[in-house]
Amino acid sequence: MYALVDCNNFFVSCERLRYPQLEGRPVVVLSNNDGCIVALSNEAKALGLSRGNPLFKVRSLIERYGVKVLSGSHSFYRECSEHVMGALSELDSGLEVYSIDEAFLLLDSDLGDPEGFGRYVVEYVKERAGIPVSVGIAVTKTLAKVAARFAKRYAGYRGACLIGNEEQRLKALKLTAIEDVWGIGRRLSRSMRLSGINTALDLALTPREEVCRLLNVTGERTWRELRGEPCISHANAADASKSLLSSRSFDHDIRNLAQLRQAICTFTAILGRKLRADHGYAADLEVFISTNRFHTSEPQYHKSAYTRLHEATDYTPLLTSTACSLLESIYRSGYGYKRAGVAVRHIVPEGGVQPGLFDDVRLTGKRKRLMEVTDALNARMPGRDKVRLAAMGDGDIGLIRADFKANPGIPDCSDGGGFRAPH
DNA sequence: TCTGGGGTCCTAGGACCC
DNA sequence: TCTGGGGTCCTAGGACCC
Repeated sequence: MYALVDCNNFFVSCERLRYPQLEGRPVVVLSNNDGCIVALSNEAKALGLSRGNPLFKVRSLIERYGVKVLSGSHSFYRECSEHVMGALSELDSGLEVYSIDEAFLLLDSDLGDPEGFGRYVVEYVKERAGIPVSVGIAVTKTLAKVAARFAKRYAGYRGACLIGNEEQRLKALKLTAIEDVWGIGRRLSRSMRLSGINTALDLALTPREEVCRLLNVTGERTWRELRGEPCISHANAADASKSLLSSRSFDHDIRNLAQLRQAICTFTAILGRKLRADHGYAADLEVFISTNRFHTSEPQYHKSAYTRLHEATDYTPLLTSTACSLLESIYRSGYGYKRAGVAVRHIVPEGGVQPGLFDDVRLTGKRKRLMEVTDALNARMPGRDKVRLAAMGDGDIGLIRADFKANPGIPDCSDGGGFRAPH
């Protein structure tokens, strides 16, 4: 039996933890460049706002209703998440952290009162981490997700909903629209609705052959999970991530290679630091660049390049020079670039790196020490990297702007909104 | 004027090997 | 003239998730 523990409106709940005066008010949290809404309070949802809304399109609504608008503080949310997950891990119920705001617990099959346990978890997490959560419980993860939606929607569940028998399963699936099923996105739900599959129950009752025709193997897994057959296994909490990505949209189009190179070097430095923090080594590196897809009248270009490194490494200068060569191989002049990024596709664990026959051991040690010192200095000094490669420039090309910004006027909630334009 | 970022998994086509 | 078949790896791209 699985329990899904899902934090309610997570980023907003974090903000309310440090700014209690936001309680009960419509609040939205914005994406990196203050471009889109990425999290909302229930009050903001009730006004018709939703996740993904570009800010400039909903500005008048926000001003009219005095919605509080906040830039995201992801390091703070990360900390809050660690408190939640830390509390959950003490429950000793096979914790699997699924995302920053969700985790699965694996419950004993002889647990007497799963729903009661769920309600206990709701109170316990609120008490320990200050974050409100909802809990969905069922025999498969996909059904637990369905249950959690009900727990979140209807106060009558008091935070926890159990799908514990056939009758409850059928009823819950009937009340769940096909696009609300975990694993069925916009595209698949559209094609399923065209085939007359409108609810989760319709999908569960569709014959297997038909499901295989409409969906791929992951879709078939979803179908089996909805019927009560567990197929999505419980990941080990220690499983390392398989890839890392660092990318940003720029606040203006970049039209020359030199600036793009600075951005790529900055992203690569972020990746290097993440790798070292995770004790991982990059085996492959990818760089991508792309024009603004919303500017349809302008010429479009997006391209990525990929290479296997000679040796798996976490050494920023080596990663950076490789990333720059990749960038030069795909860069075309005459385009306005809006977004770029660097990714690592294969991460080798520490100890899994095969030293080359001719490696200079002393050099390897020096590099390691250099990176340790750099990371320690940058961790100690606030703001952007104080110690960095010259290739990163001053980094001021519309990147990571959230770092410079004060959060717009939180303490005063009587200002009729506190909306602050990002310009 | 202004449209996020970081992940996973799957598939298809081509290159290459025996 | 006629030109195998199966496996693996690489790469790009698409779908999904939060």
